[in-house]
Amino acid sequence: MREDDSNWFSKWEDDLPSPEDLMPLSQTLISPHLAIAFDIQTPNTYTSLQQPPPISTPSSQPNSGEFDSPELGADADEQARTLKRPRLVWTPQLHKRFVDAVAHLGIKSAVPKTIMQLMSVDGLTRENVASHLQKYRLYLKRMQGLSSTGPAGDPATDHLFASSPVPAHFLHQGRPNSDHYLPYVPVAALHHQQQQMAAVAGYHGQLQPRYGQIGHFGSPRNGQFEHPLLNRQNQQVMNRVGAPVRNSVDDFESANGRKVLTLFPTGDD
DNA sequence: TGTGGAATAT
DNA sequence: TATATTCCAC
Repeated sequence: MREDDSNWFSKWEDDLPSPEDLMPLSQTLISPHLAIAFDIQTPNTYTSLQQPPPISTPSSQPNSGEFDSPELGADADEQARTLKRPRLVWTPQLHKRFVDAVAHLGIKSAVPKTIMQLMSVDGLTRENVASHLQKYRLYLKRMQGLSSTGPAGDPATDHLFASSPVPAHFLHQGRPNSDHYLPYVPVAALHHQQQQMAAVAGYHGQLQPRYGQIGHFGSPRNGQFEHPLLNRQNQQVMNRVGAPVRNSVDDFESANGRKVLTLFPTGDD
């Protein structure tokens, strides 16, 4: 339908640096606990810790007081448990992965935990998925209700959900699990996708406009770029349908101090 | 006890 | 409004 979408996509992917060029991979290998314990700042300490990356606004640390203690070490575990993770932003790419996973599982048997496992995105939690699934089901319900008239209702939500086509059988009651449905893009395409992720990962706050908007960092609609700190971590490409590709979601912090997780540029808007 | 899902909060 | 969190049934 929208040709510029594909144009954007291919363009966007053309100039991607190779993963080798942009991966501070060693950093991603440092566990959040270690990072905190040794006062190492890594982009992915978000995993369970709030310690923001160096580029973040110092005054925007809601829990900075907890880190004032000179004695980390034993407290690191406690902090890791209690600190909040950044808010996840469901980019179209991430949502697509979600849809793929749901499609693979079958709409009936797709539950947060299995979806999460199938998506295999680092940092993604069951709660993230459950919350998104809840809304997606409402969307599907709406779609079922007015499938002849097309999407209606919440435009913002639909925009995201419409970014990945709803597998036809989602809208059909009683359709059995879709083992025949090919949820994941082919391996070759996965390579592209991974390079894209890596490319995004490499930017570390130096976004270039031609990459389009990278997710929405904290302030979804203000069009401002913040600090993308995506890091590829532990990627595994598998060649079976439905086998997971491990991606990563890393942290961002918007100017207002709100941390946000996201994945991939949205490329639309 | 862990999970799913709806309701509610932020 | 989008996402997180809470609550409760299973």
